Amino acid sequence: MQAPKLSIKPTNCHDCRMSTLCLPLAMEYGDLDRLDKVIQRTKPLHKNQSVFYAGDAFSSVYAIRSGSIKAYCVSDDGTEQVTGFYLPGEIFGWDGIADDTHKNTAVALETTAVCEIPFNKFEELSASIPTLQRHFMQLMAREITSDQQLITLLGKNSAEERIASLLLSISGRLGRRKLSPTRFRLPMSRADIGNYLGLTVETVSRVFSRFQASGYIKCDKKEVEILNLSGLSNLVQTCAEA
Amino acid sequence: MQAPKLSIKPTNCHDCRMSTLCLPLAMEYGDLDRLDKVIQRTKPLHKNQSVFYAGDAFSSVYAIRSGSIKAYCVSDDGTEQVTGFYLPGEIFGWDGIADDTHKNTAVALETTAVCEIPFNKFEELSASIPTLQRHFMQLMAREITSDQQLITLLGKNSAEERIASLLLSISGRLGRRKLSPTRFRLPMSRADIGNYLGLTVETVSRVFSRFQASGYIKCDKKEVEILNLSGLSNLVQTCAEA
DNA sequence: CGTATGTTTGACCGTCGTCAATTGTAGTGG
DNA sequence: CCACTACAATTGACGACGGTCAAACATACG
Repeated sequence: MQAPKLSIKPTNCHDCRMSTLCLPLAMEYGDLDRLDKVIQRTKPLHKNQSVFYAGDAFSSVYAIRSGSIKAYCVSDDGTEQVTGFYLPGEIFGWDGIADDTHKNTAVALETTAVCEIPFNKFEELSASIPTLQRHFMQLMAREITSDQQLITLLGKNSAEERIASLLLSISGRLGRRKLSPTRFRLPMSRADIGNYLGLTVETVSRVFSRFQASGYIKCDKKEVEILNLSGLSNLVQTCAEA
Repeated sequence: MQAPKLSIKPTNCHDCRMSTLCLPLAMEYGDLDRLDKVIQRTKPLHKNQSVFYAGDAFSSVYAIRSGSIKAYCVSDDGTEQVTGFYLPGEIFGWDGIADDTHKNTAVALETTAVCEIPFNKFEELSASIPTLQRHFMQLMAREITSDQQLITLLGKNSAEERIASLLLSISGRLGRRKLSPTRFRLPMSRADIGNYLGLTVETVSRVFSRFQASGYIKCDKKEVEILNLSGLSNLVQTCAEA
């Protein structure tokens, strides 16, 4: 576990290495300063701590600086549904905008640092920074298209295709952050994966074993190494690549 | 509460009976006039005509005045995935915002009238009408939460639960438009339903037959009458009620 | 009227869920 | 250091739900 460096000069949007991802690229520096005043950096969450709960009033969206987040909602009968995993540089919390109430609970899968983006201040700001509004809508739209890809996956694809797809998704998202796309640690449990993909733990485990036997991956618990990326890709049919 | 009648004969946002749904409720009349200048009403589409195709440049979102729309995307290997059905008063086309390119094709399931809302003009306008921006984000967020409900449905629920859920969804959406929630005509084919819900045509057909045998519904082809609404509801577990 | 398409129903079978047992891992305290 | 517990992960056996294949029928459209 890496110790949080609280005493050093607090990070801001200027030197956040993710700013190009979670902020409009075209924004001028003057605007960035204004935005920086709005963003709140909270102290790191540790594993199993929640950012917000389903039913909470919506006030902010959140960007991940490090770590990972699981979003899930709970139905009347108490069963959970994992709706997404979020990795560094990604933004979550949109689900609360519809009626100012979060539909999901967001929980840290490991020690995780997030930036809080208060939504009312953002709204004021975006009136004077036109690109900001468009950018946020694009981020929301990205959530929509990724949800729709998941819908396709759940509706049409086999267990192997779903898991291959998840591995490739994580691989691609890490790669975009300049992290290794072939060696990484899955932050979520097999149960979370199964829940997310509409499969049972047993099936997830079996597919991992089969993938390993086929030489697609090598894995020890949560540590994964992708040995045959193109092989995995061939297993998957996506609706449209992200 | 009546707006002054303008001499223009074509329908406009003032006397559109759906304006409370697709436009901000809090908007003052002066603003509504400005918005009305932006909205474009196109001539009705007939069945199988497309509003836009996957790959088209994104320029507008669309509100349905009458009729119904099916949105779907096509994967590399040519298989379709239906991503949504849209009924009167609902808005579609958000999928293009992410990168200015539509991911879906939108096609009329029957004779359908839509309003086109050019997005760049909307963006200008929303800078001066603050509620408009919030409202649009809420509509997008609603798309997100409804997609996530579908994800739950596909991941966890049986064929019967999925179809019951779809029937209830349509029923509820029609009810909100002051249309009969118990007697309606399904605008889409069994194949579309199956595609949307991740089932085969045969399964869809069998479930309809079973529902009819159990007295939940009465249906003749696409005409459906819900006889036991609470019975259907008991079959379904939703993540969070809409 | 003929062809294409949509719908229904039946028979069979494969994938994945269920149930169960075993092993491995993490955390706690003696 | 080793029990001891709790939980995560793996593997096997079996069965059900829903997909596949096939055929019959209804409906729409040129």
